[in-house]
Amino acid sequence: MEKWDQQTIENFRKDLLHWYDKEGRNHLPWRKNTDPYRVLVSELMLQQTRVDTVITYFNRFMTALPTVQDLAKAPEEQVLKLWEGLGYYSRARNLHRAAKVVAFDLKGAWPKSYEDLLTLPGVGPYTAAAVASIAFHQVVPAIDGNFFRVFSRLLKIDDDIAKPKTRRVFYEAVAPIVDPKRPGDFNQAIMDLGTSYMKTTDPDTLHSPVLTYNAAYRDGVEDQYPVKTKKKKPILQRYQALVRYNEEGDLLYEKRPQTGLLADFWTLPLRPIASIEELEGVQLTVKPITHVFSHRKWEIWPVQVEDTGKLADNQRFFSADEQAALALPKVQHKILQELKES
DNA sequence: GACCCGTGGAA
DNA sequence: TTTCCAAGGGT
Repeated sequence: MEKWDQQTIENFRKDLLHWYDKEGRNHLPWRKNTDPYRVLVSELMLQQTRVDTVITYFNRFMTALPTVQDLAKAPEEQVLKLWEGLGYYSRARNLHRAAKVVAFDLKGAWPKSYEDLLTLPGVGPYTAAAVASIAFHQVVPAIDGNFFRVFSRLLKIDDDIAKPKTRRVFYEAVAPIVDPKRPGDFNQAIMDLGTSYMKTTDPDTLHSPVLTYNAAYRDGVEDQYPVKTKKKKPILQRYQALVRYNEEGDLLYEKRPQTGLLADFWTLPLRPIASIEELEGVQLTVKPITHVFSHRKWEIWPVQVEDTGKLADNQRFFSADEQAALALPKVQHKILQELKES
């Protein structure tokens, strides 16, 4: 691992921020100002999610709920509808809870330090550092995937970034490098660097504004960084989806459990099956609907079943209009699309 | 520390 | 088609 002297650190800050001021992504909507609410919403949306995907969601969300008080007062259905399709829905519920803490419990007085921000639901080490540095000028490194990638190459850090304890290694190495005058810009500059000249695949290191600081490139081993172990592939789960209409043509839904995958969302009743030999109704499609989550792959066979009249506690019929108003997970939209086409 | 939690784009 | 992964956090 490389160790920079004070002069190198100061030169790096200057070169990095000079480039950032010239070529940084200052057009991103959440960079219009450093209102902590805007920063928090954007950071929650950006967790494990691409910038291009988030932009539309962010603008829509801020238009509908411009202040932390608006979000705190909003019904959860509205928050989830605004989040619909973005995934990782616990982020939306945590953001909602965090807004209630700030607006109600703290009466609008934002936590400003890294430690206090950490206490908000949905705010972990990265997000606390991002909000603290960008909105409140706290001098802390916001260590995300970009940060790992950039500094693993610059400093030739060999630790596996997939392991939680590696965060400490990076923190120790980089905390002294964060620019104390512009910590928020420093962190965002690293992110911009990590998605451009120093991106994951096909980086353009030769034209990087910090080429001279890149130890991995200097040694011809840049393609070996960052060190990261692979994830496991999703396991297959097979279901039949019960398609059941009442006399009005409303469609039967079932509310999912309060915990676990797609917690509290409405979908068609899903029943696990070992094979399509077990299908209990009229098979509606030749091929199954498939949907991949981060750790599971669903294979879904829609089957038409008779309306028995009796409903379980967690079941309800919804009209077309009611379905349109619900926040539904992507997999349910896929099922609806398939029913429309068959 | 290991596992859980969504989605869409790229190669 | 398959695989990887993108501004992580909760349990």
